[in-house]
Amino acid sequence: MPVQQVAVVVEAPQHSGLTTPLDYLFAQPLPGGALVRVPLGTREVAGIVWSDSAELVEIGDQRRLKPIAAVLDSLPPLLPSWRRLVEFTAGYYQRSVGEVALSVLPPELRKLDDQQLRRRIGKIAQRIAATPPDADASPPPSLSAQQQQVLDRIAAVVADPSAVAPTVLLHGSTGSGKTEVYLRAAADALARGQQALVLVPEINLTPQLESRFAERFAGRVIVSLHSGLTPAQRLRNWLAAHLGQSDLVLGTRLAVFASLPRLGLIVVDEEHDPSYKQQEGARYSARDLAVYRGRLEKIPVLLGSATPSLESWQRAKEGRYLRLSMPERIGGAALPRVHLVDMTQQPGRRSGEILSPPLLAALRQRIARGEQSLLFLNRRGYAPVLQCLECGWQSGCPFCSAWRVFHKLDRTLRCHHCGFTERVPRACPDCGNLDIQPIGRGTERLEEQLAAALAEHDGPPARISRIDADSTRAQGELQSRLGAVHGGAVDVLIGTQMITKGHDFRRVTLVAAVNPDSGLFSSDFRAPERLFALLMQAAGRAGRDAGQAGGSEMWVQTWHPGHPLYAALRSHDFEAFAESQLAERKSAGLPPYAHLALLRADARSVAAAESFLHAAAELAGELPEASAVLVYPPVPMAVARVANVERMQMLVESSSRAQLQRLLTAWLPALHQLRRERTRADERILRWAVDVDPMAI
DNA sequence: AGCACGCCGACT
DNA sequence: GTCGGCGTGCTC
Repeated sequence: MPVQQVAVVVEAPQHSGLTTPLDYLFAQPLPGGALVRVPLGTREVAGIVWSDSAELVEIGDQRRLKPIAAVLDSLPPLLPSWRRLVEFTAGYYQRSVGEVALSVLPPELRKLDDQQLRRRIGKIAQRIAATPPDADASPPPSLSAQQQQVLDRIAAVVADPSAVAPTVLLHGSTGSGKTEVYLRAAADALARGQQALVLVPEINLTPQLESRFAERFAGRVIVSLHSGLTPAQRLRNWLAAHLGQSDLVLGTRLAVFASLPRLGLIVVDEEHDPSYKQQEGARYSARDLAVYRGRLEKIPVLLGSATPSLESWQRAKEGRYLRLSMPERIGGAALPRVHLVDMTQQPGRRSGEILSPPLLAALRQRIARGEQSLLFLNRRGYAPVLQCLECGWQSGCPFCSAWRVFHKLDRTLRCHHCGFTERVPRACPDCGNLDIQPIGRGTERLEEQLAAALAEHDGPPARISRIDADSTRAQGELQSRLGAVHGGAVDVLIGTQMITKGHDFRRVTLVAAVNPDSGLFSSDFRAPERLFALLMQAAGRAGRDAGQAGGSEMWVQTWHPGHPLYAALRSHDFEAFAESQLAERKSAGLPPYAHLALLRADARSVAAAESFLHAAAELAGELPEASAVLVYPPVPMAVARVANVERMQMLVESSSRAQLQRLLTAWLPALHQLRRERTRADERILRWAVDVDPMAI
């Protein structure tokens, strides 16, 4: 009897060397994209049929192929466009197709058998049938002139049959109403009978976006996709999208892989945000993949930001993206006035005072007026390091090349890299001296000092709240603290990055960056871009209510008040900042003018990691594909040792993306081989990985 | 990555 | 004599 030979991609790590689809036998033809279970060695694993057409195999010609164990045919096959997206991702980020394909599906899908899956699918249909067809959708607000203009332009390009589907870079000030543009663009897609996918950088931002969409699209099915969902929720939401039953999918970077049979629009909110880059496994950029997916499916992609990434900005300048701007805030509200506080001129800085007198005075004034303020300090804990005044001992981590941070509230020293935590020693562990002192400042210390400073004056006590990873660890704590701010129960909110993103604080009229200078002189070439985006975003938290916007202010405490970055911030001039950064990037040969990849190596010893990278560089040199590619010498990572593992990295650069890709493709098999040899020679290479388009070098 | 196969030490 | 240590190598 003739049997079908079917190519199947399986879940197997890069490491395994199983990079191509495996062949199995099955009695009938199977459609490409079908979910199957197949034997692999002694185990049975999930796989996806990758061949579009199966070939007939003669009995004598069946080699020793094994049969497919089970077909989960209650699941409609994954579409060719989805498979092409996965294939591109695997190729571009240098991982196996099977690893990418299976890792972006809900984990639950790999476990269930066909009957269980059939039951889940049935339940979803029921749920959706049970949702009321049309509750009262809130009427959309009227559009500002610039919103209308932007939407008209998008509609015109989408409607033009001769034009390719556009990638739109929506450059809109904070408070200019980008979300409303997303809502309208999504409404258009829905009206065409299509699905819309909306990506946000952080899980924290999905609830408020979801409620905004739910309010507008009452009666429509909206689901979210992110790693914070329970396995069952994630499967349910994924299935609703895959089956075409949900109209809107909101999610974090992993949602870019959602299976959407009627996809008509992708929105990437805050497209510059580094969180879109996956930092392990296949290190993909969800923003870049969204753009690729848009081209693939011939649908528009909307990239929105007040501070676009320089990559996107450059592409827009080249005309590859359509750039649309919304410089005005809704209701004509003013952007906050930016005050720079010259810290070199402030008293008390040697005694560890975090807040300068003028900033304190401004805070008191806001409190007296019943307005809210927001203090941003990107360092949690009390102080980043403890020091002995006698012998100079500092609170280093025994396992990492990093300080352990002093957390005063629970009297601990904590390593933020490996998690190693100890009680704060009573005396210096080296010399026994009792005088050990916190150096530097974190959010806990800021909270303490602010409370003390505000208590000195009469009047009602100020209500201070702190939002950072420590204060919001407990389930629901973040939402309840945010709720307190929105409800007016807080006068001053102190926080890390967490508070600068997205949240729509209507009553905040003052935002202050307490100590942002570290971003000015970092060795990371993207640090200024990140700092500028962060400060613009933070400034955007102030004066969102047009009625109060006139008096809203952004304060920056700096030891470098003359720095051009702050000058650009002061005039809210992203374009000027972007141009100066692009000029620097161009002369330094950095992205977007060059394309980068990092080869990282982790080992027990520096020598092992370094010699692995040296050997790798030598191998690259022997390849003809390396001609237009520059391989730099290995260097330790910024934090060289984490949990007793030494981390080295080597930069690979080319002016041509294609050349870089060709080298990586030719190089990686040799690296697998090299690792095997090294392991035998007991140099104990633990891991290596390639990061294409790295965020930091 | 799993998982088995394989070839050397301390136990019923 | 075997139970099991984890080094080495394969998975259609």
